[in-house]
Amino acid sequence: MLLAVPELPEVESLRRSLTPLIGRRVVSLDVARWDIVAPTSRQRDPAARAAQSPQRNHHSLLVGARITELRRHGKHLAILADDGRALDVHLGMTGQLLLRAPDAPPATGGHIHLTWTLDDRSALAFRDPRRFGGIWAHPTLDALLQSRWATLGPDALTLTADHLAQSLGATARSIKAALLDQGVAAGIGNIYADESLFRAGIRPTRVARRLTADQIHTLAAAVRSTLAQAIEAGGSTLRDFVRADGAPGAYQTGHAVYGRAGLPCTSCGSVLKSAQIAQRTTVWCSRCQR
DNA sequence: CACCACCCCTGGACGC
DNA sequence: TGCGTCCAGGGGTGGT
Repeated sequence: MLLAVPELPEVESLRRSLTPLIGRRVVSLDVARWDIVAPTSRQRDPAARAAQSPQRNHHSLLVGARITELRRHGKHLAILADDGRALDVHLGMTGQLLLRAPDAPPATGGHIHLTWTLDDRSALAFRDPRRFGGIWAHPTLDALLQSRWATLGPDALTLTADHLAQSLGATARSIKAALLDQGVAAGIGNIYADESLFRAGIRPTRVARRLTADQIHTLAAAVRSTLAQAIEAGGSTLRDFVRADGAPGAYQTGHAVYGRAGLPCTSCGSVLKSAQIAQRTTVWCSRCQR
């Protein structure tokens, strides 16, 4: 709870903070752990994991190319290059992309798995202590769009009530489980699922297909506004983070329910409830959310 | 097919 | 103070 899990707002803030990369050419790459590159099925046995680890090809990972664009969809970040290649970055739970000023000392703290050196002697490092994140190389943007991003729903920041209604359709799942499904909308994680449901006044246990059209409309708007506000609030924190020392952000301020189980509801004062829903800790107000 | 339990991983919190 | 235990969660996979 101290360090915000990267969901859509954090990845968007990160994307914006990485604009100095645009126009830079990748000179070289240092890979400390190849199992971070295109991790497929996570094997329990480290030897088996290493064996199925991808082609150890630095050049597939943007070496020699010039970075032209940073694109985000949901929690995914794509780094696009002038020769068409596309790198898909997913931060998992603890992943970070750290931009280092030219000739600045290397990032500290360990767990740095890849480091790209750029033509102005700045560097980009991928750090991920828990290693739930990863990097996927694609020869073209189309290849990326047709593989890893193909199963993603629309970006949650622009989620419409029509699309939400359509994807909830006949599903018997809880609305909480549906919101966490990246195929329904891309970018919502545990924090913003709970925050959006609170804002919409909808109980997370509700069967998704039983929501009324009005509730779906309210929920889609709540998802959009919650994420948009988080981007606004999160931007500066992430910029600090990228700037230098990896100081953690203070994202917890502003959360109405996430991490507040047992505390009074900010709206009505009732004690907030907590339970496991869809294998995730879920917090809600049983009075405000119906 | 839809859904769900489990697993990967490490660091921080907490109890004794 | 130190050590053991638990918990956090995105998403892939395999089972029901």
